[in-house]
Amino acid sequence: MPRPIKDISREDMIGAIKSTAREQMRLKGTAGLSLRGIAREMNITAPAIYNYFPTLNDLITGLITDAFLSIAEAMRNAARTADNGSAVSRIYAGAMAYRAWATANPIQFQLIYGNPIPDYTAPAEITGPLARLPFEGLMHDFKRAYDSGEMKLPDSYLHLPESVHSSIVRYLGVVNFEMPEPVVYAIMASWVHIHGLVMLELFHHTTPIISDPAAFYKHEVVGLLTSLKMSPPSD
Amino acid sequence: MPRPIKDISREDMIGAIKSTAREQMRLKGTAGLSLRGIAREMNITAPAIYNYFPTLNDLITGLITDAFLSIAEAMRNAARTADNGSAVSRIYAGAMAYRAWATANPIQFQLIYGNPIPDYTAPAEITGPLARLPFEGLMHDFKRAYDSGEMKLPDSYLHLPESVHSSIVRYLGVVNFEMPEPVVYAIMASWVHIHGLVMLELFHHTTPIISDPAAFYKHEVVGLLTSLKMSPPSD
DNA sequence: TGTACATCAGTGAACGCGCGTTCACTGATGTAC
DNA sequence: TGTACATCAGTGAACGCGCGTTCACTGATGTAC
Repeated sequence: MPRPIKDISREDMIGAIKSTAREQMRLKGTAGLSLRGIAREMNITAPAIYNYFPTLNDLITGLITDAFLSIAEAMRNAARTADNGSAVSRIYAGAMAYRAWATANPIQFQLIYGNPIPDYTAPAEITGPLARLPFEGLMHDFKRAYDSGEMKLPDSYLHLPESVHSSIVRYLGVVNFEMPEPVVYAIMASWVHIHGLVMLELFHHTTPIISDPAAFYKHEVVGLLTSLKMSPPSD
Repeated sequence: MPRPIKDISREDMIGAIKSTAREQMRLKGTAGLSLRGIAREMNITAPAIYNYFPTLNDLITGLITDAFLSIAEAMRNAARTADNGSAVSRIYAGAMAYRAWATANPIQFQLIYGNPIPDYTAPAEITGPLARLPFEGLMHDFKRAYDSGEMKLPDSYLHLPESVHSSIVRYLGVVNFEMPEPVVYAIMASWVHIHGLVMLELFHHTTPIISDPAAFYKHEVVGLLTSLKMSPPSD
């Protein structure tokens, strides 16, 4: 069979391979990804993919990179277009965007926050910084909310265990950012909370008890802001 | 080669297969499990395993069953041997046992709460009730803590979204248990919180910022109890 | 105590399959003249 | 405008591998007599 007429650009081809890869993962799970499966779906032969990715591992790394960039961008966009420009409304919008992105892209969420794929090891120097993007996107807003007095920290955040406190100090040094350690702790505590919500929802552990995960999530996010004395937008 | 002398019982053999399976998953990820890999490790041939499990899927279902029973038992035992018999100390012990089990058995935690394994589908009638064991193990203690006045619910739990409230009512009907809906909500909210802590720790998303996840977890659990006006044991 | 025999866990070969990756090749495209 | 040619994305065959599962078999064990 002759080579089909080439009518799409190199970038589009890379995009098509990635998007077919995501579809394959959606159908068969993150660990079910295969070059031959992608090729089959695209009506090309498997070796053709080697013109765009050196190995399967590089493709996976590309998918992980895209996913981290995508969720970080979704949160940033949500914050930017939040009702009013206040730090609180930006934080609320970002938290809502976290779940929205996860439910819209469950397979990408599993890819970056779920079980590792057998025989794949992520290059830490690439995925490490990417993995901190969603977290670090919140740092400015939390700092603003705290500095402006919109946010107040509960007592327990002000008395952190020594080991926790000192590692936050170290982290702030590494990223060269100045803010009170308890505020960093507040971001982390908020993150683990909404992350648990999303994780249990994604794998259907909430629905047997609470059938409306969107309402549950929103109620929890509002409760979370309230516990930090922030008044969430009324919408 | 002749068949080796049989020196272990049928139950021990099943146990050995399962434990080798867990070891394989530990080395290669939950999705890296294979009958041939288990057989290789055990120095038997792959078909021999068919004397104990009809298919690979049944073995996986067995592993999932074991994991749910194990975490539920760990939480129950922790509650039973809690410092004093109070509902609060039982809840605290159960929450601490959740992370302790997860960090001691990370692969089993991934198996029941992480990405599904490609080409495996769990029989819902088996895993469904098992999956609710850890949750339902907490119901009596939360009810006791609430009834005794040891626990007080924050305002936001008392004003639940209609869809959330009604699904909790429905759930309580199904399991035939009587307790105020907000208390069920409190269990769920607490669960998602500690689940997020464990999940992010397990996949190394907390350590770049907070290097002592055990202290972080404990501080959060204490904070969680405090937010429900329960005084955690001082230990 | 000694012998015949049923049991059944485990073997080894085989099946059909899918995988990542390599390699020499082909042939449409676009360029140079 | 027409022709020769370099480029290079994609092909098809092949590699070595591992997989779940089936099948006829073997031979140690324990039992019946």
